[in-house]
Amino acid sequence: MSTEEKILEAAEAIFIKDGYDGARMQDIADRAEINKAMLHYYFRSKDQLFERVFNEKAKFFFPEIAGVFSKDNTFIEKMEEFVELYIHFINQYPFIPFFIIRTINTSGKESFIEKLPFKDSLAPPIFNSYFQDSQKGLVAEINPLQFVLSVIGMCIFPFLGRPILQHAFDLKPEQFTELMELRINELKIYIRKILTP
Amino acid sequence: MSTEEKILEAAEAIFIKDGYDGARMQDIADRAEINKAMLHYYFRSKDQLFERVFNEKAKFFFPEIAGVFSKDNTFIEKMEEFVELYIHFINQYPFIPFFIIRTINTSGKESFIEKLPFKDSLAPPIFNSYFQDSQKGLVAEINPLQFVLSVIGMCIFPFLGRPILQHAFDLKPEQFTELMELRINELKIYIRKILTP
DNA sequence: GTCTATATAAGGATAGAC
DNA sequence: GTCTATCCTTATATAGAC
Repeated sequence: MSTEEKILEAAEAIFIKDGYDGARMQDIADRAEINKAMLHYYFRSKDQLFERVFNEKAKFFFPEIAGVFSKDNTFIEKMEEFVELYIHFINQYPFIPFFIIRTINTSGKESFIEKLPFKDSLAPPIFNSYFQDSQKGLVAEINPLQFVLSVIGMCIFPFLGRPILQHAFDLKPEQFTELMELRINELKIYIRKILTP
Repeated sequence: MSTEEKILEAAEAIFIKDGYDGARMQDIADRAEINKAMLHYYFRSKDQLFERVFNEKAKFFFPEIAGVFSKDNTFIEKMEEFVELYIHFINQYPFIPFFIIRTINTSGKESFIEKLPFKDSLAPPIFNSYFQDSQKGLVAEINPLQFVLSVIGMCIFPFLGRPILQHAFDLKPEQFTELMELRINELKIYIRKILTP
């Protein structure tokens, strides 16, 4: 394995464990079994190192989401598939929502917001899909923006509030993961109830 | 106005604007028109200053939530009231969710988690209320934990993703606030759809 | 490419005069 | 109580030898 790969792998692990802020360049270096200066030699800065790790994930995740909404099925089915895909993804890379939330809410990071594909690639097909089904009477009359915000919120929130949840219900990490796995079907039920005309 | 009050007011404003991490003691001092050393004289540390600001809000907010769930109405009505109260609250103090999320996900802050009233004061009446109505057939069979997580997520998420939202839909701050105001009724509809037997 | 050693910067905290 | 000046710590980043 090349040094660069070793760094990327170590960085991913540390970012998952500690989040962007909590992650220390020293820890990444230790885990990669190289030395701190090498991180900067290869990636120049923490920001750029993270961006590489982030982009590796984003590169295949966003197209996958886009894929869900370009399929030839109903809006309800698409949303159900979205929930499944999204929760699995966050379960694997729980640091991503934290990073996105942190970054978009930091001043001076407007360019990051603009690079996210939501506005240009994701939102249009999602809303189109809703309006098409709406005209055919296949879906209840709701506000699609409010609805999409709700679904994303339902998926993400338990990961953000995880420590409270684990404390309140004495959950081991595996139990939390299992709860999220069960959550997929629960959310599908909610979605159907909301969207069935 | 006493120096202490001036500091608390300035601190609140800065924490709202910049979040806990983004807030600078210097900025708080500038706004309070006193000097940085005074902050430490009065509150010893940034953590303790924040805790005061946070506790001032928590002190009346959590009891208010508890009040909703101790009322003598249906679970559905309680959840509707919760949504209204919660969104209004976050609209007023948008820094609170950020702070809670940040803090509970920081290692070494276990005591903060334990001090939150969710486990002991909030969760029991909420779930009791569900089970009572469930036995009477007043509410659909869902998983109350998953449901509560969903409702909180639906309320909070737009505030966390606000910059993306404002960018994607070209929203001015007043328009965002209005969208959140409209959101209250939209979420009430979702809740009814999910919970109606 | 890889290391050690050090610079740099930010920001919270404190000492000490008044 | 209030100020100025300064310290201390933490982490990122870089210089320069090998």
